[in-house]
Amino acid sequence: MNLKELALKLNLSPTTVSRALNGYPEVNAATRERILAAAKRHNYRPNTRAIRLATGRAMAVGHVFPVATKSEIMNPIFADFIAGAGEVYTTNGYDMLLSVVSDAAETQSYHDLKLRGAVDGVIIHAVRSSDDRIKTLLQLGLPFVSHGRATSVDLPYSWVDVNNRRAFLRATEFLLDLAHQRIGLINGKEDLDFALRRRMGYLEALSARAIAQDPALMFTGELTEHAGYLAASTMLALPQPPTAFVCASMLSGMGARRAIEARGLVMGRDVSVIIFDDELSYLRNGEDLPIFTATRSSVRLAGQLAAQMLLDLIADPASAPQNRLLEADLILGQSTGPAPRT
Amino acid sequence: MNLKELALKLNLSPTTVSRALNGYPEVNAATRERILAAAKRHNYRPNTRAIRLATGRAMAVGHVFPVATKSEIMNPIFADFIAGAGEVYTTNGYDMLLSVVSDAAETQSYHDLKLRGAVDGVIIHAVRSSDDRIKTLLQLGLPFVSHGRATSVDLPYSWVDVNNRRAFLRATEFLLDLAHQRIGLINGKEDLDFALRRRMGYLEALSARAIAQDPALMFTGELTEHAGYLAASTMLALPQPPTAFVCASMLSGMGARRAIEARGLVMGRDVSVIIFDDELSYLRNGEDLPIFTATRSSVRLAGQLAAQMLLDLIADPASAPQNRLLEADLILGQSTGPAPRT
DNA sequence: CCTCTGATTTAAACCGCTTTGGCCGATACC
DNA sequence: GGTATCGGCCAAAGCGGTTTAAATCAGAGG
Repeated sequence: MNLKELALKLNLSPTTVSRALNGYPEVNAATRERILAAAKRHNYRPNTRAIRLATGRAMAVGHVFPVATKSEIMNPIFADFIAGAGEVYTTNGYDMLLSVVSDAAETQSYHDLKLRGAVDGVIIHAVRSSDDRIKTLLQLGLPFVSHGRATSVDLPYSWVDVNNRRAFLRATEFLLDLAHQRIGLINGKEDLDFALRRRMGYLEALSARAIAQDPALMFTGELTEHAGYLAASTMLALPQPPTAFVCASMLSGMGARRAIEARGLVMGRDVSVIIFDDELSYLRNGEDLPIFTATRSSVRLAGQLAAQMLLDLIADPASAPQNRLLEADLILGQSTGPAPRT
Repeated sequence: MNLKELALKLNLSPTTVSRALNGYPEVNAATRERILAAAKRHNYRPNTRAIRLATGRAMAVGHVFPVATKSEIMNPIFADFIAGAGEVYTTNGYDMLLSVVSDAAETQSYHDLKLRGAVDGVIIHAVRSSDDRIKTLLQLGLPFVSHGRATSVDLPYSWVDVNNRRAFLRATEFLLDLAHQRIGLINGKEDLDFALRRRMGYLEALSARAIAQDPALMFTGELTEHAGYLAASTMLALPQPPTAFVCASMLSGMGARRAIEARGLVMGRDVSVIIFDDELSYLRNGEDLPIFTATRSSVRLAGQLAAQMLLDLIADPASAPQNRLLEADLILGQSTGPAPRT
């Protein structure tokens, strides 16, 4: 059942039927009723492909996920971010297009999406401190929102980000207030911007208390349980081991906990741990009471905000870039306590 | 730059240019060369929207992810499955459309995708034992591949699945061979088909050795660390605690491990653990040596296979349903050992 | 030299919708 | 009564490709 057939059945022109369905005013109320009823009765849905060609809009948003050819690690926050963004798209009648491309082909893939007219805008993920995607997209004139900022990119663009620096600043300060002096940092890969900012926050807190930074207490790598375990184990084996850890993810924190317990120590008593909690649906930080003390910010919410921001941008491409900096809550769990007395 | 403009520049008709670019034979070789060169030079990409309307094919595949309104849990295997499937789509020039819908609206969303002509086929996830989506899709005539089978649905359809029953059968047998007598099952939600089959395998192994099943040793719930921890803790607190666990996921296994260690026991010595390892990229079972003894099957591979199967099905909708049953490897890690002597 | 054939190329229809511009009849206004 | 206005509806022209049917051209054959 297409528009023409429906119009024929109603003894009306396709024009009028189209107008009625799209809510244009120049249709008689009675006629509109009749059309709406018929459309429902015949279960009519306008053909998406035709709408897109006719309107010139794709009614779709792209998410390009680079898959690092070497690491092959899919971003674990992916699913929840997508869930958040997807809700917004669905509500607004947009489709979500996912491209999985090798990171070498990523720039090319934006060109393609734009030239093919497959999407009206994109969201970029896993932003690096110096990310050339931003320049590429600006030049391309393809509306986009970045999940995360790029520190070394000084161009106007829209982003949604968490205040990673302040989150780790506060986390570290909190530990310092508990009299911890040696605090280990278990961070993500620091070419990624969020990780860089977290380290800045950590260092800022230390230097505010005139505590020298110790490279042996700073780890950067994948945000996996295994990496967290290794990093924490190594640090705990130091002559002067840390009495606390700041971990960049739930998984790192779980690894740290395992390392702590493997040494016969008790988390929260002998060694404190604070994690960054993205509130991933399948990795909850406890059900009722939080297990880990954590800086918490919902990645799903970030997805919703980014999606909405992008749709606004698409609706009015000339509008000024929007920004949204989310603050992470510091929530108290059972993984932190005063530094043990020596 | 569109087809007409390109044709104008070449002093050719759009028809010829279109033919040349699409590899039709009735174009002079020299002309074709000229066209291809010009297309490359002008960076021409045919407009996806127009192609779709003209050919009647969407050149897109849909993945509908139901988000349970209550649990809100995104499937953790999501990201890796998508990564696998996405590679195949990209290679074949297909787009991947993701719909995130509340599970109540899921059936409706398939209707929509079909009626709107937005996709040529779909892949369904998180299959329930009695899943009405299969019937719906068959009636709709929308090609689909199911990731997982539906036990109580007796209709012909295409699927990719792991031999969950045999995986758990083998895992349980392995533990029985190590003289474990009381083996706890930490399973996923058993309305999901894969979980049901895993329990069948577990029970089959027990009954083959004439070991009575004990409801107190069977847990079913979310595949989270927390749930795994609770389940294992509860079982370990029994008067006759299990000496081994079979866990349905890496996360459950990690929870079990925590429960074991919380009681001052050692995994692999006092209590054995086998997990099902989906080889999720961000949840590796160890880097070099596996931590957990595991039944292993790559969810990413499943994604690739399912995607390829769907594309085949779309290319020839009349073809018979295809099936692919993957066997999980049983790999030896450090989490299992002989049952402790009492 | 004319016709036929096969190789190339083209004109035009079409995919299903939106949208511009126009038409028609009725009401308002002078 | 004549005309400007307006509500309501329609014809037709796109949107940018693909595809069918037909035209053109060159060489072969008679």
